Amino acid sequence: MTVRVRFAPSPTGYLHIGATRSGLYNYLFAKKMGGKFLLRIEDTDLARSTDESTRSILEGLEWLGLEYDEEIVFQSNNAEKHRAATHRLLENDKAYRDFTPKEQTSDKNIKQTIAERARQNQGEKNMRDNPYRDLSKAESDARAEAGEPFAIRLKVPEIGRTSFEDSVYGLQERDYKEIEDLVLLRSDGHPLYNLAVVCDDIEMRITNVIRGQDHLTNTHKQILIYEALGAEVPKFAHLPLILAPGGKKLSKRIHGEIVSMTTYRDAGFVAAAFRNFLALLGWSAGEEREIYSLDELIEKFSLEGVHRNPAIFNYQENNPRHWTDDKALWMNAEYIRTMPFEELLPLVKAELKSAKLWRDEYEDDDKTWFETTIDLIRQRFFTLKDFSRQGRAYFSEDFDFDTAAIEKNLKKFPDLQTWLPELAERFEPMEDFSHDRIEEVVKQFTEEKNTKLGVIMNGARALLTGVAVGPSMLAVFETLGKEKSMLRLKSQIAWNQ
RNA sequence: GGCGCAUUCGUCUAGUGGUUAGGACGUAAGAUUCUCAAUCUUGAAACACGGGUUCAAUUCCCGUAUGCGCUACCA
Repeated sequence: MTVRVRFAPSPTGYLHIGATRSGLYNYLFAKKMGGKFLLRIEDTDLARSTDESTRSILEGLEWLGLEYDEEIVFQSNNAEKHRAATHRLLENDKAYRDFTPKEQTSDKNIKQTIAERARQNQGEKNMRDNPYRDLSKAESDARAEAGEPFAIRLKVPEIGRTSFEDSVYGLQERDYKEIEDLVLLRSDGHPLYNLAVVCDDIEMRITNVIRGQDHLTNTHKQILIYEALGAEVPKFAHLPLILAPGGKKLSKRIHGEIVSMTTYRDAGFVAAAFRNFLALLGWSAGEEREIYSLDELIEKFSLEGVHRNPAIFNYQENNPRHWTDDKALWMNAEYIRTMPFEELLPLVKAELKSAKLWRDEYEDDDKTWFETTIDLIRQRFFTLKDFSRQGRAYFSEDFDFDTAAIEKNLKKFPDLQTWLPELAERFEPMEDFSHDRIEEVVKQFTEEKNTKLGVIMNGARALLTGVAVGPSMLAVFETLGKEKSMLRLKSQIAWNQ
């Protein structure tokens, strides 16, 4: 049988990194097994679902290269089928109408309310004590006919247990007496989550359900629905959650943009790097290795390699250098400096374009210069943004000077204010402005001034690139060329800041 | 409260009934006589706790603690 899996996010807000990782694992598993990766948008919570969120989910998947097979399924389109399934269960006495008036609950403190109610029950509650559970069919029909509102609940059997073998967590069992007669259809006819999920998974012929661990206990209820419906139960695999530092839940309200996929795309992450990082957060191939291409991930992936303990997404608030997980940052830098050049170029081009630094000559007359320069500066960049920020001086005359760099490398040596323009004059007559020739000139100049090479080089770096770190200055002079080098060495702009 | 799941360096993780408990990120120190967040070298850093079982437990069992999840006419 062909493996069919699905990624089923709710479009309530942006695409969360935890959800994204579930999507990734579903994708890897599908490809590994030669199966299909389907997408279902669970938009049954009309109040919270937005089209914008659906778009961000699609964009996120596209960015990561997780292409889905077949048409997207929108769960809200299937409500009629969910209702039909419920009424079938009602006919077969697998469900019953509950005429208990609906309780008004505010979303606000719902968790506490539930916990409080449970505490009062002391866990002794009989889950089968609903007075309408054994109402005669005649009376139930009559009351419904009379227009009395009702919810429809699953009639969980009195004795027995559900049991399934989770591909990650192993054997799971639960006694029926611990499972309430869950509501399938609200009194307003709205199908509820557990019902909708099961119906859709049956209809989509899902063979493996791979999702977050927060659904591990829901699975028992869903199995009951599968059985009541007489459908085959798929194989389940639950994934450990991704938590915030301190082991708390990673949520938008508390942790903000850090949990959103768009943050990483917009911050200049290379999709392949982030995908690689995400794959390793909760799974390992059991080898001492960090970098995997998408094909390699597919080849190595297995549900057995998924961990059971939650992973912490480690970052430091208010620390720009560690604004997100260090390993993600490192991996991005690693990709930028080692990925195939022809794969990097389009990404750099897009970044320069959005920063209005792109010129078409970079693909034409200045192609060689452009590629040499990118290769030179990518060695110490962390994100694609660095090409337009730290690297701005390579593409524009309009760049800023870093204050610390100016203080430390320029103003600390006042002589440089006359020396550097003087050095520019030494460049003037040079016919061959290449690495070795420049070195000769600069070295001789340094000796004449009886100073250290570092003073000249660091000062020149601050003036030519605006920052204190970067490639070897000889390479910078060469790549910027004689004219620009001279111009910037003579410029007094930085001195006047 | 009940039920469930988990627990190896700060973080991601490898691993085993007898190991100097391995790697990566981060971090510290040194090198690179032009910088550095690059590169190279070196270092510090972990089996949650308490009982068992065993010649031997980080590894198996039980308990405790801690964290997380579920316990909705939310998803």
